[in-house]
Amino acid sequence: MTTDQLSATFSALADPTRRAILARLSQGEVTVGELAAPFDMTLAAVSKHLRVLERAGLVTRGRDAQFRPARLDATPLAAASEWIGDYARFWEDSIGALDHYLNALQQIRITAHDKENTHG
Amino acid sequence: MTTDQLSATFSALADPTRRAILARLSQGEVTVGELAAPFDMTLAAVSKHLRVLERAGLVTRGRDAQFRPARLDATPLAAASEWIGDYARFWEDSIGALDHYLNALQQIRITAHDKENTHG
DNA sequence: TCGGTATTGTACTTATTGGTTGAATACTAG
DNA sequence: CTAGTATTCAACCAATAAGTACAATACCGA
Repeated sequence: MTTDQLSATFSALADPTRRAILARLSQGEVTVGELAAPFDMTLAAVSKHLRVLERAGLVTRGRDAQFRPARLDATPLAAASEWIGDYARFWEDSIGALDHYLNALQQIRITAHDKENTHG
Repeated sequence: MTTDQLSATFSALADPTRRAILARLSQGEVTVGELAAPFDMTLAAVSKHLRVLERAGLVTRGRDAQFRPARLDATPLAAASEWIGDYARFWEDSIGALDHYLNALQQIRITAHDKENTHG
């Protein structure tokens, strides 16, 4: 594990199966079997995904008889959220730019409409 | 590219070099050469990282003479931020729990201190 | 102790990633 | 047209990732 925490977090999130697993875990502890049911893959594969999430610190495991329930630990997401948050002004900017564009377009339409009317 | 947008975005962010590139781009358009300078790797490697960012929609390229300046497009980050945001209550919860723990600890220290004093 | 259930380990395959080098392309300046 | 500069392409390599199958382990209940 030479990889930094942030890379591990983003890397763990970069797989739809793992994101679905986290979504499921957000509703509470789940066993591997329950977790694997909705997926078209073997238990071992899901177990591997869990290990990835575990190494990223997003999941902790317990023991309940022969079950090893997984539970969510969202703390690494705080750093990820903070990192992305630093860029919020850029996508807000572009939404702002889009706004401007749409307003300008609207203005053109209004102007065109006025012209038509004054021409009639 | 059968991969979904969110996976592509998180995958692109899962590399410290690429995150550094985005950080640099947040200060404005930069050429590949300028971009590569701080890194201990070849221009071709940086060029590849740019292509990854481009396919993720985080970077667009222009043309200025023989330069191909890269600029940031943060819009895919909005979806990523939103996804993570759905889990905010979980890490806030754990921070809340930590708060409780620290408060409890403080309470114990105060109690212990009181005891010492009343014992004197 | 034995059989059943839950999960992981091991070994393997295939695809992708991150990096290299050296040749090719695109453009400018003279 | 040629030389120089910026960037990418192509081929390659080593490491990792995502999946499989099947054996091994861990635990429970009778």
